[in-house]
Amino acid sequence: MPELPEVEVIRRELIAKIKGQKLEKVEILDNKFYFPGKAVVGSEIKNLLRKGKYLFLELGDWHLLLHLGMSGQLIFTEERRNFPYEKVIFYLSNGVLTFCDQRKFGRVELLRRELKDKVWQQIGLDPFSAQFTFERFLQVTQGKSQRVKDFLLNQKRIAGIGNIYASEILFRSGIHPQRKVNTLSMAEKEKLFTHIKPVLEEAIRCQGTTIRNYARSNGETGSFQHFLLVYGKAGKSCPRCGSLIQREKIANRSTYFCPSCQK
DNA sequence: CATTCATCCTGCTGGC
DNA sequence: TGCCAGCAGGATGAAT
Repeated sequence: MPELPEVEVIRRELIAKIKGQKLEKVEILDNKFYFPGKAVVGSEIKNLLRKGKYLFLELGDWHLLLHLGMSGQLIFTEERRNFPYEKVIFYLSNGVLTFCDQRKFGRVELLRRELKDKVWQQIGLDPFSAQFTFERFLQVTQGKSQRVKDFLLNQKRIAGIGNIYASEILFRSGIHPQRKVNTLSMAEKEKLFTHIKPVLEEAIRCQGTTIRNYARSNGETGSFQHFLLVYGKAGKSCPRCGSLIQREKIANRSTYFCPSCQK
């Protein structure tokens, strides 16, 4: 569910609340999310970092990896409150951080610094990092025979794009999702590259896209769903040319595109 | 190696 | 109204 923009909104909101706070207690309500919480009780929260869709809560030598999967939420409240599908409760000196996850595809793992560095390195290029240049983009696309939609969803190459923003980025780039990466012209690659960051930035300005489960750290929704051009719009007319938007399963995920604007 | 596909889980919606 | 197939913002590991 949450893609880069949603995770980044949560990170920005949370960092203001929890940086410098002490982790006083951890309560694990579902063993699927078990981690040795005692090891980090008493630690100070040094930072909250993001790469792609992954969050890393820095606690001295330990890092807590947080991934929201399809339905994960991180809600900060001043007092302990009950939410549906809560899995892990973090009690901080100034409040409570509740991790909820209806579908249980999320992850909470405690990693030693070295392991965190290794995991971090295995995550692909983050579009908001300084390394995300056209040159590096060309390198990761080099020789790839997979469909461009699959390429965008693969977190080992570029990290953070999920099913909604993949469709939105490809529409804005005028590229058909079935196109193989190695058939894209230089001009098309440039177009694709130049649309990735602006779409994600626009979504962040809207505090993310709420279709179903996504909630900000205060429980409120995002608003980018009102500005989607193709995602979820099968049968509606293309905002650019008026043709009907099509839905097709690509890589087992619903993909939306305009058959006449995207070649 | 690269690529495709089922699978993990729970709940909701739409068609019959 | 009831049932059931299909769908949902992700990622992985097995099979090919």
